[in-house]
Amino acid sequence: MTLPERTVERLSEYRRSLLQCLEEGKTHIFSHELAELHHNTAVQVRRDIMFIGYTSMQRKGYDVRELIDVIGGILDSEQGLNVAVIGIGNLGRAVTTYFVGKRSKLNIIATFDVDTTKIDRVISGVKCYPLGRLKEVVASHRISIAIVTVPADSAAEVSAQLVEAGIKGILNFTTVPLNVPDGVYLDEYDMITSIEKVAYFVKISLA
Amino acid sequence: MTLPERTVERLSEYRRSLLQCLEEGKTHIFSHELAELHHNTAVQVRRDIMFIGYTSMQRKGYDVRELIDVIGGILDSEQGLNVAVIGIGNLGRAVTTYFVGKRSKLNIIATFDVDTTKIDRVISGVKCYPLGRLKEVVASHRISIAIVTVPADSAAEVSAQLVEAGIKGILNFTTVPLNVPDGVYLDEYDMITSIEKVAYFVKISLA
DNA sequence: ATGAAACTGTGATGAAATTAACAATATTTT
DNA sequence: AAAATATTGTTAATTTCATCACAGTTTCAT
Repeated sequence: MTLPERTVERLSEYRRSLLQCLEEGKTHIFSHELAELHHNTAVQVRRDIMFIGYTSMQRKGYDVRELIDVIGGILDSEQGLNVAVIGIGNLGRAVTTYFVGKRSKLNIIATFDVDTTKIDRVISGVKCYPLGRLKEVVASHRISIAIVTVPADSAAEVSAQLVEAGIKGILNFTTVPLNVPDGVYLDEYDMITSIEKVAYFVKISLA
Repeated sequence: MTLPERTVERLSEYRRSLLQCLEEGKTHIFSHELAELHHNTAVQVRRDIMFIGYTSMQRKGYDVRELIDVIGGILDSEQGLNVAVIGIGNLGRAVTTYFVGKRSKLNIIATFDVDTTKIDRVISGVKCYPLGRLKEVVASHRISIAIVTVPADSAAEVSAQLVEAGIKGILNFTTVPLNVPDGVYLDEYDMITSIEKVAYFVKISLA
């Protein structure tokens, strides 16, 4: 039972809102409330939740804590997964810092860089290793996911090394598309594209 | 004639590959080459290009330079659009730096922050203003797009100020969804969601 | 020249995702 | 306790997006 990508994304987003609700002491939430928070429709929310087989107290809305747990059961791995950030420039630091405190089944275990002045420094509580030790550290720490925030011109090479090291999932933040073999999941995000998209829609709205 | 979002995204991506081709002296490119670079199919590429009404030299592939120009005609505004980055933490600096050198119709004109130690500093050639001067600077520099990279807890307030200042498009990188009135285009990107998605697909691939 | 090969452009088809519509159920009001 | 109201769960319809299939060109080989 493998969920559609978009549903996975929305579930992740719902969960963060739900955690927020929990902090605020809100114990139940209606589909239309969740929808409004996420710029989508109540039907969409209900369908997503139906997908994961959770059903609410009729007419009281969804139990926040229960729903968080059910989403966790879908998204999270039992034992958690270990993550590495490759490339500790501004973006790499931003990603690493974002994660700190977000209690989660995903643990950023290590960062890597080529810049020798960064080696052994600790960024947001995570130690920085030299890229040369990638394979060894990935193996010894059972790291299965890599976030790539290196400069564009070293992206391809780093990607090959990651695959070689046995990484199973890559999130690529560089501006060049990568190539990975089957069996390695790849997601790419490109800020420039996002900004150009915003610009396009602004352009046509002004026209 | 307003293009589908996905097509807009792909066009932006194609363009960057095409610019790369140009640098390498490649003057023509086949649909299947472009497809392979972007993990999609030749048909998809041809349809996207059909959408924008460009047609190639039969059997020689697309003329790289021409295609770049046609995509530019679709995506870019004649006069260019001005962009501000709000929040100069690691992520804000990363975004700003990414843009430098990318010759483009989008100009990052200003950055803003509350931290007084950052005010008047120049980051990647762009000056940092105090948030208090937002409205004034947006007006005087005709800034129409904002990239929001502030901490989650100030996101909502900043968003309101941006709308108030007359911003027409917002790219939100914070972990909280924003709310903007009709007429303001909003795109949100959430790293945590991306990573959780990668983790989900890694999880099920290992199961 | 004639036939084979390599691409593009696009109508038709299919799949995926979203939205509409509504029955079922619980709560509140009168 | 009946009627009105609010909400979910789900089937069906619709819309959006991606793929198939193939005709039409141009180039290349013979």
